[in-house]
Amino acid sequence: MPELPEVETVMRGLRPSLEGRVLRKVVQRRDDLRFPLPERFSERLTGRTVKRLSRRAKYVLAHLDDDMVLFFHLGMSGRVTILPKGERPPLGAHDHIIFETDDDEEIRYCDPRRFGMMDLVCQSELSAHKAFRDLGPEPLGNEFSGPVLFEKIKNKKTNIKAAILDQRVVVGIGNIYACEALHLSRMAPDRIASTLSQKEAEILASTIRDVLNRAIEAGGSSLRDYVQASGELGYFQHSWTVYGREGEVCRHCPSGGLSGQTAKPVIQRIQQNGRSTFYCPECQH
DNA sequence: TTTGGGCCCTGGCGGC
DNA sequence: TGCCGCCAGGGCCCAA
Repeated sequence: MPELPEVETVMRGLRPSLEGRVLRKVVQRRDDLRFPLPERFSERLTGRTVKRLSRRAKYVLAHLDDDMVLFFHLGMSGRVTILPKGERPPLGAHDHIIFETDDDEEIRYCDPRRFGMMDLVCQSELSAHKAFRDLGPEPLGNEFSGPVLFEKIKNKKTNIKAAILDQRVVVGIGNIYACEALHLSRMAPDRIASTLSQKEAEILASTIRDVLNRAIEAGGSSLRDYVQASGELGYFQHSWTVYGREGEVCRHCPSGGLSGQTAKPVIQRIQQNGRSTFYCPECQH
């Protein structure tokens, strides 16, 4: 499920095919994804030039030559496939939007579960759009740091996992990277956010940046229903230390566990705020 | 204001 | 083999 690294990977994958290109044809195969698509969606996009692509949180933004911004979210199961000249396999049932460029490439937005969304908004109104107005800092940008994280969570009475999933605290983190960052930081996911010390907030912020950067370098993670823009799979999932590893031995704990018990500590799975959390009860406190 | 829970959606999977 | 029900989860909305 696309989180920041996957979205960044998709955006980078789309750049060569979209930046500077004219959208010669836009086919809209349904009226809505998660939310209704804007009126006259394909008509308003046809003939527009994509000046540049960018990413904000888990959204990919295409800045157009008429000062409009097309942006989309991949939801849980969304993916984007680039089809070069001459390659036009039959459309699938979940290929909802198809963009054809003046370079004869086709870009298909496919989202079986339709948790994704797509919208078109004026550049000047972008920051006020409900998708963007309350977003917190980018974790890989200069505006995010240990002190910033500490300030954001110091009064929060919710658990730390829910806190870092809150896009108002820091953007781009989903269930997978929240679990990974807490495991690598050796912090229990059920710690009340306000109990973290300044030092712990710095460790967590640093770990979040590290985990996300490594995932981007690896080309984004992949579950069954995620593929990079180019159609290639990402491979960071092979580096997950805790997510999806229920019952497996913790890779961080020395043999026998930190407390010297003979049984090797194993990853446990609990439910937090309706989401699965994977953690090691031995090394995360 | 903050927090937590319900809901949306549908493919995959396990159980019967 | 086919059916049923559960699970996955990002973000919006609403109630407490």
